[in-house]
Amino acid sequence: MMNTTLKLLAQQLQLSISTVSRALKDHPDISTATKEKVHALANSLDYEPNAYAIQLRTQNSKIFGVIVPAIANLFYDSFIAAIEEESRRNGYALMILQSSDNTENELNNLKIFRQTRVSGVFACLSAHTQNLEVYEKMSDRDIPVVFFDIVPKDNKYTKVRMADERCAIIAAEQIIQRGAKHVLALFGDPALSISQKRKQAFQQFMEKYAPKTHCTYINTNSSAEAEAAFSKHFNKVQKFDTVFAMTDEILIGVMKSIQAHNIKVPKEIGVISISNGFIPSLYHPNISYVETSGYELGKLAFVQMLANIKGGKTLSELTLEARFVEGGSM
Amino acid sequence: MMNTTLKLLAQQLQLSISTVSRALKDHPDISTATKEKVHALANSLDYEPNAYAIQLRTQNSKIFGVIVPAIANLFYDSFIAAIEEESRRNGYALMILQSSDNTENELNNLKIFRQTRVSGVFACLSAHTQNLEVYEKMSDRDIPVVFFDIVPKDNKYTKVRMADERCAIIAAEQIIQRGAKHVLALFGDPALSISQKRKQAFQQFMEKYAPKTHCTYINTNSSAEAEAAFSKHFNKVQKFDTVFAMTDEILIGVMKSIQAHNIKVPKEIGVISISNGFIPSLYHPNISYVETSGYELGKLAFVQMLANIKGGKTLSELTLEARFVEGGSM
DNA sequence: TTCAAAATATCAAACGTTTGCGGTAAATTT
DNA sequence: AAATTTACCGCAAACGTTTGATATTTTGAA
Repeated sequence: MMNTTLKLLAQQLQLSISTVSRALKDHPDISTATKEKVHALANSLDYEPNAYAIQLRTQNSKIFGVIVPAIANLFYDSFIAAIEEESRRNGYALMILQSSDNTENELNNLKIFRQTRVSGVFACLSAHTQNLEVYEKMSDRDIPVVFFDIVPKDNKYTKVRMADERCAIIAAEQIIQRGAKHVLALFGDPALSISQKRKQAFQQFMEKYAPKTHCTYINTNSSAEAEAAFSKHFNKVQKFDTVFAMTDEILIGVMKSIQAHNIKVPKEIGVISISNGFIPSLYHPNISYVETSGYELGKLAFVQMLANIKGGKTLSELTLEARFVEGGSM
Repeated sequence: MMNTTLKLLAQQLQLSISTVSRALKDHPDISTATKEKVHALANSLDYEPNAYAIQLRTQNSKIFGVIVPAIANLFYDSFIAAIEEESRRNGYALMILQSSDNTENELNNLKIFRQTRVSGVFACLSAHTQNLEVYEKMSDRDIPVVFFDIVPKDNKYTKVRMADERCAIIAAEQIIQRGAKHVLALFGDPALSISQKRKQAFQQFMEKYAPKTHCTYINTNSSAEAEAAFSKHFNKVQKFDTVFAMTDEILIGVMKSIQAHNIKVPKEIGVISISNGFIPSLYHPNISYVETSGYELGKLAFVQMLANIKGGKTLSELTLEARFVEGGSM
């Protein structure tokens, strides 16, 4: 079946294309009578404006691009969900591409976005992306970029991220409050700035406010590693009374080991993590955690994007405050 | 900065637009010498073809639409991930919209897809969508639709889904093999056809092949309900020796209760579920499950889509075989 | 040298909109 | 009754491509 176009409507109504176009968008130049006629026919013929023609003419695609390392991820999928909601409310659609933490994919995705002339892109850097030239290219084309979660260091970019240091400090506070004597603190890939930040903040805080608390710091790259690390260290003479997991991934490993050894939480060991809340809610008792909400971050990022589109440049880094959520594991 | 266009290239090279266009796509009509010149300039000027102009001209958007109830979902996000991979490999981009299980949203999303003239849509019906008229509208516009997971009954549609009955039967087989005497079987929302199918298949199989096994069937709508149901029934005199959870959501509730009561798995109780495998891997021992892979389903759906686009109509229902994955909980 | 055939490059229309500008008829004012 | 305003509407160009038809040049054979 042919798609109905303005031309078709114009012919059938014996009107000009421009009149039909204006009638459809309620232009004051057009009489109410004509407007009604046009609308009626448009409805009965199921007229749907061609987004491509519009974009070609108006240079505005009303599409946002999103790059995430992985869609299938508890944090990113809630980020995406938030962006999607806001986009729809504002008449935008979303194009989502995943980088799989691979710089080459990231480049290709950006290219697609450029070709699609997206109105803006939300980007989470791949773990080891260093060269930000491609992103410059976007700016050259006046496509605003809002970085989220894993963001570049340079201040000329617009970024939103979790308050990583605060997260770690809040966790440390709770640990101190619990009166922990021996804590095992597990962090992620040491190459990632997020791991560095969290670890540094945590360590500094502990050393300053609880110098007598004994802390063991370990970096792990996966659930399995975390599980192994926990098992290994738990079997030592010196038992830990508290464990801190920097991410869900690590928490999962820790909890498997805890279940395997049938350790009682929180009696024998206190557990605290940084998370968006889903994984902690899987256990009994619920794990206490410092909340980092992908959903909230998405909302924040969207605000930044809109500001960027409307008011020109807004160069700044916004961080999302974290809060402690009591579970029952501390 | 201006976007470089064919016109610009043509001017600078003293060639016609058509020559430039053809040179860029390696058309045999153009001499190698010109081709090289054109490519060189295009590269140095960072030429990116305007996707909208192309679509307007060719009537082919190279974009697929995807409708899921929720992006933030263990099953759907892996489905999406699969589709995304395949799309990229085939030169398509993805537009993802969520219905939040709301028919109105679903309608709006479809509308966006129509206006964007997507090349095809992957759709998962909202829980209570009955009226499929909108999908007819897509067909009218020659936009192929591949339904997945929650699919319409009518045979005129192209659908891919899990082999729901088989999943339930495989679980039942394992339960029988374990020599279960008393099993608690928990299913989801009774209004959903997926719950009905699984329950019916499970029940029939058990009655036929293990008539002496005592089964209790319960429908629950959330993790919390499942947790409560399990706790309630477990406290009865007649303890269960095996529990079956139809979904991850239900499994989560069950496991919380199991942890709360400190019940030993698999010694005191056997646990089996239907899942994509992530949640079962969170516990120790890993929960045994019948695998329903969103990822695999995505791959399958994509094949169907491609067939649909290339070879015209392919009306059929494809189901994805399930397999049992041994965890340690049975 | 001549002519057809191949090779190479150009013309121009079309895809479906939007929008500045101009035009006509009716309504209002002098 | 003439002059001015107002209310409607149409013309045509432009957005950046693709592509069938056509024009021009080069090549090779007769």
